[in-house]
Amino acid sequence: MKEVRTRFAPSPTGFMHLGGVRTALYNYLFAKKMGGKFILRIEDTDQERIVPGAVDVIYNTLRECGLNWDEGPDIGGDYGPYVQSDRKSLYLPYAKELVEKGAAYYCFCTKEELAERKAAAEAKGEVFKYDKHCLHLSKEEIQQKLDAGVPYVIRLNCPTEGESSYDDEVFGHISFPNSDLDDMVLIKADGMPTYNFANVIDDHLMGITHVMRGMEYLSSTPKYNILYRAFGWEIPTYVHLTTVMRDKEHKLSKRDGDAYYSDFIDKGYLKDALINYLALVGWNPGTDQEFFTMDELVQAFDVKRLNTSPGIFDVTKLDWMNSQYIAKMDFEDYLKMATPWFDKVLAGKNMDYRRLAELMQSRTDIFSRIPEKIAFLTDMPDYDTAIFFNKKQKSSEDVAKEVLPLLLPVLKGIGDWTEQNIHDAVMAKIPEWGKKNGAVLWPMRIAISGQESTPGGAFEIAYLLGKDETLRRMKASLEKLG
RNA sequence: GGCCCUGUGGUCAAGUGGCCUAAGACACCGCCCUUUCACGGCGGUAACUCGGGUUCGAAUCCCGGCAGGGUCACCA
Repeated sequence: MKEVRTRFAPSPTGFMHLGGVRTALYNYLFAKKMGGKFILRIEDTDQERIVPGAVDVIYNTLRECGLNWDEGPDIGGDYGPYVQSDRKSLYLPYAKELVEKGAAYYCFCTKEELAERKAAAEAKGEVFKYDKHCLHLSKEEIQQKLDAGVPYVIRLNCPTEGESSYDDEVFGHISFPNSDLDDMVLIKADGMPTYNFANVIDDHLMGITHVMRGMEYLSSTPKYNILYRAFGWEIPTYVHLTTVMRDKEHKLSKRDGDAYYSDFIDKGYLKDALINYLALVGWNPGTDQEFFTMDELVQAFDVKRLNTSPGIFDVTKLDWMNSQYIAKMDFEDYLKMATPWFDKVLAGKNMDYRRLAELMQSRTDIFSRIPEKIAFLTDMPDYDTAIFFNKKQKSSEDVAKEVLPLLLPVLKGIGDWTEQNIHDAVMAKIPEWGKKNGAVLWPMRIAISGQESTPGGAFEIAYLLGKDETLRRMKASLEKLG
């Protein structure tokens, strides 16, 4: 059997869209699963949209995610070059070959003329399709214009009757009326090929066996097939992927800051969690397993289990998955990653980051939410004393007023301010006071944190705050209670 | 608008004519654990878009409506 070769062919726009990462992931998984090759090709045929540094974004993202390519611009391969602008001279001869065969033709219509005709068609409520105007030029006329240096494009001569169909691995049999086919441009006036053309030429030249790409290409695929057939080339297997949506009617978008890989990394998502989750948007293993390493993904991946209905990128579920990954992280790694986020509110403070990290690891879903969770350690929130009330803990404002003054001297008397010592000192007194643990610890924690819920209990918080701050807050809360 | 694709709980989804009085996960709710929260454990609410067929039997097949998405560039 022929070696499977897949490709990821992004255009360098400066960012990696999550949908693109997923496309790359599936291409990678499938190639690896089949023992084949995963190729990276840069599609930069649109000279007007070149963004400096954009190619590096692609390299970095893919590598960071572990989607290592077997052939590509930077590492080479037997089918290079892997950047379309470096292949520029390659395409025109193929287009001319098509012209020779009568499958394509020169077109001298200017953009302005086309725009006019298009406007006219739209004014009549019709859909504009190129009218094959230049198809009927005589050989002499064409040569004359060519010699005179009139700018031209080369168009594909599409059939206008009958229908085209093909089989897609995920969508099954798809057919289109040929009357809908537009004579697409193959070579642009600047001599560059269009994406549509370069894509087909390169996929063939690079021996791509499986084309996995977004389903937005579903309806242009018949035109690609016309090209393959005109050349007498073997048509690759098509695997069209559903769109990744933000919700039922919107795609992930740049404007909402939810579209790019880097957005998520900046927000404090773990790349492994992101990849794991992304793999599951539009694909499932057919089992209940939902946590996968890259190797497991390779093992489990199956094109047959790709979904036909669009998947919604559920950030809530991603958050959960991310929190699971964080919980399982090596503690030292967590500490290292959490530190900059701790710094955002605690920089300059004398705080036990290790202890804080221990408390926070199971409470972190995404790193960017750390500051809001620990802000109270820096600034005592202005709270409502009503939160001293807690039925189950047998606490109330009155209880707080009674217990806090009792606690003060006990805490004051602790020499070495360790969590253990605070714990022992307070716990020893509670029975003497005839109170339930909750009736003492709830008021204490509220008094020093000003929050109903905190990452850690009264002892942990007191320890983190330090003796002076703890006592200061206790007194302030007592005053607040009046 | 033409054409193409899609339509199971709030979300992801299993399901390929009888095993479906429809699995699992997230979210939500309740209980347990616990000095709060979180983690963890247990349990619960909640779905086959609608209408016609085909069939002994339909979430599963067919047709139509409705809804959503995609596409109709010298962008990729």
